[in-house]
Amino acid sequence: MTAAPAVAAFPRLIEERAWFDRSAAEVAPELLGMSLVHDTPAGRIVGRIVEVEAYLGPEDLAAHSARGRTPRNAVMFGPPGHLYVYFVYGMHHCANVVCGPGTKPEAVLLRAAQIREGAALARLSRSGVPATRLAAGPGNLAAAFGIDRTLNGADLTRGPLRLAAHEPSAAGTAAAIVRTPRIGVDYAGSWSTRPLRFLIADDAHRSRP
DNA sequence: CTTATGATTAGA
DNA sequence: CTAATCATAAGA
Repeated sequence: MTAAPAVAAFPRLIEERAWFDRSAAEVAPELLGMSLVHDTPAGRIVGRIVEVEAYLGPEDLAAHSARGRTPRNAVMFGPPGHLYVYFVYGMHHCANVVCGPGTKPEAVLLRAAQIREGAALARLSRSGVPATRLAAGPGNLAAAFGIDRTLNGADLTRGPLRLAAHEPSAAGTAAAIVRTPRIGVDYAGSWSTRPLRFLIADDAHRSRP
């Protein structure tokens, strides 16, 4: 048989740590459109990422890493490709993809996704919420995916949480990416206005315009 | 030990 | 606009 050699199949799980070993500002826009996959004992939850924020190294006054390493943010200071999960406001978890380069403490906050598989599981913690709001906002996204602090430090190249890239869209149909200042970081001086929030324009599943 | 507050959210 | 609600970090 002379079948053509198999080309990379899509969706393709990101298994190379090198992919994460870059500035969060570079990784963030590339995460848009990718799938976040969580294999839980109860089943698989998959969502299309539509909104993220980049938190740069210790110089970024909006980043947790700006106040130095503590037990809470230690994962940010570790190797890229891991999940940084923290608990805020006494009730919400937020999930971040740790980036680099190297051990530079940068990360991308996952802010919104469109649930595409496992909606029933995602709804367990969010009963009565419309599908477009299920994972809209960082706290809601973490709840929908069943992410809590037990997953802090999880290796994204190994599961149970993974990222998957999709076939590039045909030219001209690629979704437009919008940049805005980050949400909820008014305390960060000039860093509060930098356009480090990335989202898919007009996507129904984003947390806000 | 005490105290202040947050990379949020839902609801008035 | 505010309440909810508590782990965390910093200070006494």
